[in-house]
Amino acid sequence: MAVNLKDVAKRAGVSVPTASRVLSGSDYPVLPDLRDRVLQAAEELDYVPNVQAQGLLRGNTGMIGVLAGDVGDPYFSEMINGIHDVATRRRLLVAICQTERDVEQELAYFKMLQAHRAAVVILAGSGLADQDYQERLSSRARSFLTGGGRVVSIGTPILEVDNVRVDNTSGAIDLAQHLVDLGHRDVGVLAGPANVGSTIERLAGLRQVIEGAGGVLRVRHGAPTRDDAYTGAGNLLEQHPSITALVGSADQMAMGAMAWLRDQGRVVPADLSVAGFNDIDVARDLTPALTTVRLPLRQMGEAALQIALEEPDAAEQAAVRWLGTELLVRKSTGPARAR
Amino acid sequence: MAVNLKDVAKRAGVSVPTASRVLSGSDYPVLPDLRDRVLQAAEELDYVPNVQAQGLLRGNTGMIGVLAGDVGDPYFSEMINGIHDVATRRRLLVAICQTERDVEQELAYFKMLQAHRAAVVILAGSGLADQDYQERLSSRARSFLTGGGRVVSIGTPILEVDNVRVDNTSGAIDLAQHLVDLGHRDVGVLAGPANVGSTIERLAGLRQVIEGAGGVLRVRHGAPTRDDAYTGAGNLLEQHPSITALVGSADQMAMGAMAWLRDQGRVVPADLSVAGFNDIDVARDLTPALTTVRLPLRQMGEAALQIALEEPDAAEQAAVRWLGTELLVRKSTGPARAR
DNA sequence: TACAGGCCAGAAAAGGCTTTCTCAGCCTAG
DNA sequence: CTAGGCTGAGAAAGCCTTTTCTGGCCTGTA
Repeated sequence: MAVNLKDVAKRAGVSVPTASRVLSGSDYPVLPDLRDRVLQAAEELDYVPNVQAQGLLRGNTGMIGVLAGDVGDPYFSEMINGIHDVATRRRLLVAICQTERDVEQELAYFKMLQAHRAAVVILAGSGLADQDYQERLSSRARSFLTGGGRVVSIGTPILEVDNVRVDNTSGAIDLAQHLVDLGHRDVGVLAGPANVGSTIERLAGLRQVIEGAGGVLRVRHGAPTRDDAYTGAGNLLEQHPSITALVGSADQMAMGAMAWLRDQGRVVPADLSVAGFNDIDVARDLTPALTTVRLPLRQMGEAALQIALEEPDAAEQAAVRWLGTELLVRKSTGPARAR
Repeated sequence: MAVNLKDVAKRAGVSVPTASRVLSGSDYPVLPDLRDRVLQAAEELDYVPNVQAQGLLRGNTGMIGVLAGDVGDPYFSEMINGIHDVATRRRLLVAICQTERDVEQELAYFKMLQAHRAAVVILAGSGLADQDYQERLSSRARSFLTGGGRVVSIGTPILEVDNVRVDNTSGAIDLAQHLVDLGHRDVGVLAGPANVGSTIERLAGLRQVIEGAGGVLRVRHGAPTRDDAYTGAGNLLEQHPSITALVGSADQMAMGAMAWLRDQGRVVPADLSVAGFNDIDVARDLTPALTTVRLPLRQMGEAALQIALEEPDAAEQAAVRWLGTELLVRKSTGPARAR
């Protein structure tokens, strides 16, 4: 059906190895005459090499695999954009797998990428703070590394795996300090699932400062989505009308909160302050523009792939690259209203 | 390095074919005794099958390839989400390629997917209205189809290729009629590149109605990004202060326009109306909420993959699935201010 | 008892490519 | 003029699986 190397060789009147040497960019010498004939034959027949066959020999196909929780979540999609930017520059194929933040799915997809003999797997996944999960993931990663692959995790550090990290806690501290400075002492948090690493770190940072200032933190866990936070904001404020500031553990949750407040006729930040995390693209275009802790999501993706493509550290030390956060004070936070 | 079938067979004390029959889900009979031993050996050794080798025999690896212009553009990313939803349900691997709206890159990536023996290629790409481009793409598609692959294009119809379409023109007509009804006769358009099919169709629809009502359409082509439209809105309004409504040929461009207007202290929709196309997720959360022509982007992605996974039409007729648009009137459009 | 026919394990082939390995032919140097 | 050394083409082996193909053993029947 498809044209193969044998067809090309036959048409060019040479042997298969000769054709291979010309077309695969080998440095084995081939006389210009034959070389031209091969090139021409390949062109005429529209020869497309079979990466499977090549991969069978090379051990991998150069494919990059990415494990992401939810492709629709800006947190992941902006990291994926970063990965793509690097990949596109190098003409690499990127396979994105959506784990739906499910442990079994994440492991199954990881195994699938391994079955496809991906060269690199980037774990942009959920990063659960769960012993059993960590162990299983770690053991799968080890198996993949043994097969000659490269693994980089973003966010959650995993044993023996290169890692791109961001200091969520210190970002949260900065944000909390900003709120405290504005007089907020009763802060509601619309948080993602309680077992996700980044959420835990952010809550810890917030709690430290708010409670340190004699305030209270009221946390409501839910799905990390705009719509869930919309509902959640209502619940939280009904239960605790004294809240003066709402923080989303991700920007889209802050957006949900703002939407709910708007629908209730409450004015941000005059009535309530709102802030988020991540600084997704649209945060600046909201009204009021969202105060948020910026994470360099794109760069995190870029860095992950770059690390993966570098020579592995000879010392067998897992590399860790820290990236910083930055508090962006915009228009959605203001002085706490007097109670 | 990696564990292969031979290792499993040896450990289980059986031949390679027997191990294969157990592990690959063949219906060839294997005695329960041996079957168990194979299963156990595979488990113990953490055997991960080699999809390359399988693909070499089967002809493809079941991978789905997607050609998208820009992964960061919500237009593409929401379609990709739809594709992922279907793919995740069926446990398929999805490789996303970013063509950067470049013809050569698109073709190169298409060829690469072909080299990887993808089972399906979805062209969510640029859809240029260019004779030469169409022919080259068509010929590559034909080559891929010959090799037993499936191709579906979204938006641009391509000869002999299944297609998911949306009636951009009628959507544009609806929007234009809405603007005309509000009294707008001088409409500025922040449009994407002039050679992109969807842009052409949208402009045609707008022009038909606006000019039909005795109005004028002032088009400014540029990059289909928020930032370019921000600049573009300034240019357009400086040159034509008489404009009473701005339309972005995609929502993010309308967002750019709104941002510029806000920065200039102009009020939407009192001073100027703004509208967009696509209805990306955040359109509803802008202030004012964006009037837009909704495209079922997710569904388009879903439909594309579903078509690709169905049995090909025996009649060799390229299937075409039309999806509808819907005008969503929100808060960003209002009566034209008197001049 | 003998033979046809199932059942199922294993040997062999195939799939497309790359990489030794072999060796023919030619050039150069002694 | 011959031996040794290059150059480079092609034969063969190998990568990992799956799918015939072969054939031994056993059952059932004549």
